[in-house]
Amino acid sequence: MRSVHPQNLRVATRGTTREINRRIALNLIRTNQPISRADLARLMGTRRGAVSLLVNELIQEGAIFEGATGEAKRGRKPTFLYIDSRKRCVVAVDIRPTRTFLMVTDLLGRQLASVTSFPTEREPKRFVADLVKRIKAVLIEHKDLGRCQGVGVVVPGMVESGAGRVLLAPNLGWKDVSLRDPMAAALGLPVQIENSGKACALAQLWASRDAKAPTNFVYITVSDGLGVGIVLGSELVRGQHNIAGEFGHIPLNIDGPRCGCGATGCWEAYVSNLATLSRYFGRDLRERPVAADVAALTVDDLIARARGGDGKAMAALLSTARYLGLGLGSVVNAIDPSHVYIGGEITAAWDLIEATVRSALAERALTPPAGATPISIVPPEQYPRLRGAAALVAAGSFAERVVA
Amino acid sequence: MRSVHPQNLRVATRGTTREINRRIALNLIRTNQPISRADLARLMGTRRGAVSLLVNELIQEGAIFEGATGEAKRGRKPTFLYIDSRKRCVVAVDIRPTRTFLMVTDLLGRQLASVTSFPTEREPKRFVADLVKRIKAVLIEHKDLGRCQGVGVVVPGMVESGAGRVLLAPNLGWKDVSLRDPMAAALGLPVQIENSGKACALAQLWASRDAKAPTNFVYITVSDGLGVGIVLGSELVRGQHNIAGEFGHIPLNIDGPRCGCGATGCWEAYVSNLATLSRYFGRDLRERPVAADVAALTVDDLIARARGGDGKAMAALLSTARYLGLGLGSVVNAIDPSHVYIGGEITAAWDLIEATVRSALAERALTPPAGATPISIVPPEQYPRLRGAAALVAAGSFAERVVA
DNA sequence: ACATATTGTCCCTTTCAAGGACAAATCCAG
DNA sequence: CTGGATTTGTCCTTGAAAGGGACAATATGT
Repeated sequence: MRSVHPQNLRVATRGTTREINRRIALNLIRTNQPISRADLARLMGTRRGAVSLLVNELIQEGAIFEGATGEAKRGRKPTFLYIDSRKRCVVAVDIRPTRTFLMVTDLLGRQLASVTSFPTEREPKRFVADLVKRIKAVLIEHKDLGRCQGVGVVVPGMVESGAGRVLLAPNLGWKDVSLRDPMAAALGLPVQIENSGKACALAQLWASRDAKAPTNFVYITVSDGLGVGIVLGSELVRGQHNIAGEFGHIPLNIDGPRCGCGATGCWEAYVSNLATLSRYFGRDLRERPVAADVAALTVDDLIARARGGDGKAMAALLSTARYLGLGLGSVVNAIDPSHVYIGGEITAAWDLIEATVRSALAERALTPPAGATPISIVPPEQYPRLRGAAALVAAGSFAERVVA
Repeated sequence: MRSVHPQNLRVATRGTTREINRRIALNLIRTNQPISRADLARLMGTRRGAVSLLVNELIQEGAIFEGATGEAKRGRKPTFLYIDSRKRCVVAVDIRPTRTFLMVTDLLGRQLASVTSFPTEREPKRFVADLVKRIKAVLIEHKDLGRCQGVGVVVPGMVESGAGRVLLAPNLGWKDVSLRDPMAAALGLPVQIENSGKACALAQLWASRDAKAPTNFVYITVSDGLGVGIVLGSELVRGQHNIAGEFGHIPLNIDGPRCGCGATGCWEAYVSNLATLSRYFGRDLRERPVAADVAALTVDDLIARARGGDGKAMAALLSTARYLGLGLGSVVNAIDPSHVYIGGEITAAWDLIEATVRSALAERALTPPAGATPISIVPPEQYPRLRGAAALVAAGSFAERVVA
């Protein structure tokens, strides 16, 4: 018999055309809703007839629904189409070293109820039990929001995508922790776990309601750690072991300070919240003991002090800004994205640090245009990490697959 | 009027299915030739009838041709199909700081004539005139190899893909040099210019005759500079300004030595051939004057001396190996490829340096599997850079496009 | 009231894969 | 040497889905 090795090759079958166009239609409705069949046809550059067939199929499945009739300057009024996110919700979880945050969203990641939080239990087994209990409570409390479609969890660390295990989360002190399966079993719901940088990038990709949004970008979260999500061609780069994007641990200086990951001089060790605060206090806060008042100071407090005229606070922020820019240079040189998004506490001080970040970036970028790569801030009020967690669940329903 | 912003969205039309399958068929013929229609159908998991239509279309266009009839254990003998590379050739050019290399290949990048070389003229205008003259001479000399389909040129620097200009090639001393258009005009042939790392990655992608070849990998060329080509999902990552992959200029130590790019402590400054030789001589060879016998020593010579028992040569190589591994750690953490290819003079010493490279990589890789990412050497005898240059021309004819 | 514009549906055509029938070519067993 | 088995390549029919246009329904402006 001949060796038939089918590779990853997906030959186009009779249904392929339809499949492609259904995905395109669904995603256009998602990003442009409310939208009429006729507008959708214009957007797709195809016939209204063809679109009607696709749309009716999607309605049949319950993916979308017909809503109000819209207004038109003249002619028959259009019937608007919407993604059907009624009576369905998602629970988003953001695990961080000290506190864990929880939010209920609709299928599109829009916040449906206020964010709650509780202290993070560091012992994995107890943590899972605690989290499950709280998710159940939230779902009972918000029964009106409809059936829960799934739980999305973001973690400050590396996640094995197959088994949903946390491979390594230095800031949590977790190594090889099984999260997804115990949670899914206890909740009876699908659970998705992902690294925070990747999840935020996914949410950003999803948030793009307009078609001119970047399809090649990098999302950087600066918090207790530093996470990076890379999106190329509207697709999240995962890599062989789902750890692509770990720019947080490429060095600024291999002879630099030790990092939680075990290596030395990692970018993260220069720009994490703890690094910024350590700089302010003039000592390494990872070394115990730390006085209570020192341990209690957050980056938000530091920014407030800087704004209040505290020169040392300002200096600490600008120092972090410089390192942030230098590291950004590496990201820009390596990936050459069309846009960079930055999230995290420090973005609250963006007006104070932007110039420093940009000049440091320009210092290391290889060409002036690369140095001028646009940077956008995602403010903490938008809960980017929780939106990322929600996107993990939602993504499944809309994921575009690449063909050929 | 409604805002119609067509994005990059490619709606599947009636012809899309065919287009996808034609591409798949052509690429399967390329990677599996010689192959019969029936085998192709089995490989594609489709009917022989459908394949026949595709194949006949491809024959009509002259992309492939029917060759000898093959052998079969029983039944009717198959007629083999081949990529039509007869009577067509490609000129591949590898520009390097001291010499420029030239090779004639067929459409599949297979060497058709011996490699020639000549000193690189550093003044761009004179260089182009010289190169064009030599290409013309080669084409006249090898008239028997058929019509030239195009010229592929690899450059140790950044290339602007739209206009085919060299944005910056520190090692050549070129900045904003227009290469493609003057060459194309003078030769009357299509000319493709690309960065060496990207071209080598492309060639590697192409070389994969078997279906199990990696589709997510990184190609690293270590020579006068350090170039990196990233391939994700069988597609070369170019980035917004076609400078993605410039890992050569991410820092090992921002307080390190100045690099040709203007920044400090770049990986390239630690592992380029010049860096290795500088280490051997204990002085920075970029600083003039350099004695003739010192300037004449190549990395190949250095390797020979190391093998001959020269401890200083060995130490210089191992030092480079260590830095190579440390930088590889950054690449692996950032991209998480399933495979790494390394090309360049230093690969001739791979048996001497592999252990050092691997241990340095493991030191910085975030997880043991990432640290154990398989590494393959592409030996200089295969002329990876020239194969890359040839691939630039060939790629146009076979390029798979991503749909949806 | 009538021309014009817009939306959504319906029907016919065209493209191409799915599926099967079939002739040609070849080997093997008797 | 002949008939059965097997494989290849071609041909024809069927079915899915886009292309294209006609048309009724609906709304606006003169």
